[in-house]
Amino acid sequence: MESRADQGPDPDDNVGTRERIVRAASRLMQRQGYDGTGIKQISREAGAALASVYHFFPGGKQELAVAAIQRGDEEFAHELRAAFESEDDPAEAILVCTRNLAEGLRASDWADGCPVTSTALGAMGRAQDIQQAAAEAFAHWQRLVRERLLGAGIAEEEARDLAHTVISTLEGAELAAQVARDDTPLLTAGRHLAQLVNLYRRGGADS
Amino acid sequence: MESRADQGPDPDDNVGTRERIVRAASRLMQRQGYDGTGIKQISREAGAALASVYHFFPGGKQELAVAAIQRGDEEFAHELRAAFESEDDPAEAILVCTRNLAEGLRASDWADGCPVTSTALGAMGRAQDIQQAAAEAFAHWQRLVRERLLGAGIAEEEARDLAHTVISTLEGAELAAQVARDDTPLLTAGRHLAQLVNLYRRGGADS
DNA sequence: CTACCGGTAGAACGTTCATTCCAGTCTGTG
DNA sequence: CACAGACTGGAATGAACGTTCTACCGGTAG
Repeated sequence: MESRADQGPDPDDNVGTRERIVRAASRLMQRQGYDGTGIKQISREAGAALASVYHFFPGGKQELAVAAIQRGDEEFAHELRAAFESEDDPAEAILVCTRNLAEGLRASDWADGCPVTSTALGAMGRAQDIQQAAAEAFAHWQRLVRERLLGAGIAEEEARDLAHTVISTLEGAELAAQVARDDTPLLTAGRHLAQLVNLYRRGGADS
Repeated sequence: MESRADQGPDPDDNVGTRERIVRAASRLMQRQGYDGTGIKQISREAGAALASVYHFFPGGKQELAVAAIQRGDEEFAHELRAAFESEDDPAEAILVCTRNLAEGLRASDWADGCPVTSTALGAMGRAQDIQQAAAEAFAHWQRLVRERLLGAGIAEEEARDLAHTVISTLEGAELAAQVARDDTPLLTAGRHLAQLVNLYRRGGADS
């Protein structure tokens, strides 16, 4: 039929061809962007035939990029959820998250930034499928943060706004860290975001 | 000898060929990224011959991208300085800055994001000239913010850290706004950054 | 006038790109 | 066994890429 190895081990081999293609596309576009990544390179890296790429993604590069962005969406959402579940205090969880991002960035020699941003940035003006997929990823992450802040007793409107800023700052700090090849921006942003969250948890805001 | 129209009017014509090339490269790469922008497209848009591009930039596309990033650097630095000089309160100046960014983004139908980010992202792994130019741009902006915060009575170490977060958040919020085609992330980030700055201006921080 | 030089026009190079096509090999079903 | 349908190997297509090259212009200097 079409199911296989639904939740098998993950040595990155033995997994379905389509899955390998999406993984390769996501990783390569994360590092080189949409235009910088060729379909032949993806098929080579995935250990798949070029024709297989077009078999699974008849929409060509564009459809493949959307799938890669959705993959990156779920990847970061998973990391976000893990950080939130590892700490009771949401401010502390944000600190954990920035530390994890910094570690991943350094481990890849500053090559693996946000998996959505670099893929989406260059193609936004041309393909609205891609822009929409990226927008949904950002909205998804923002929703996760918002719900966690609500659970910590922050009022609804303030939780929504804070979630926006948390995602924006995480995104920008990861970018800054990647460009500077230095994790200071990420760690600093984590500290400041924690302060900001604590500010809203205890009292209201003054302008 | 080599000077021309140093500070003449700016109808974007009559200005030197080299200058027109840099402008076109900066604007096009801002919208389409490094790989998404062709040299022929740049020369066409600049109203210059293809050979002129290679005459002024013998290093080819890479050297041209570095010049485009430096142009974007100075562009945003100018906007930053203008915002800081328009307000006595640095927190208020940051709010002005986010509003200006939001307006520019909407005016271009969400096409003109950060002029440095999109140019640098795709080429970072390949050309360290480009990564370095982008890093210098970020450091430049961070320095401008830091000096302004120092002038407002914030302690040195805290001013440096805050400046990092201000730049990171501005960058991330502009990205989020561009992707979502909605200026909410930018305006919200401005409010939160202002609160954060005020927090440090009045007292110390608690973890 | 001639000589020269910064700048330009356009063709040409080899390469790579996304995409298409077809002939083939598997895999499971009747 | 035969047959279908999912999947793959590899070649081919036409366009676009970055870069190079040669010929040519317009002025200024000798």
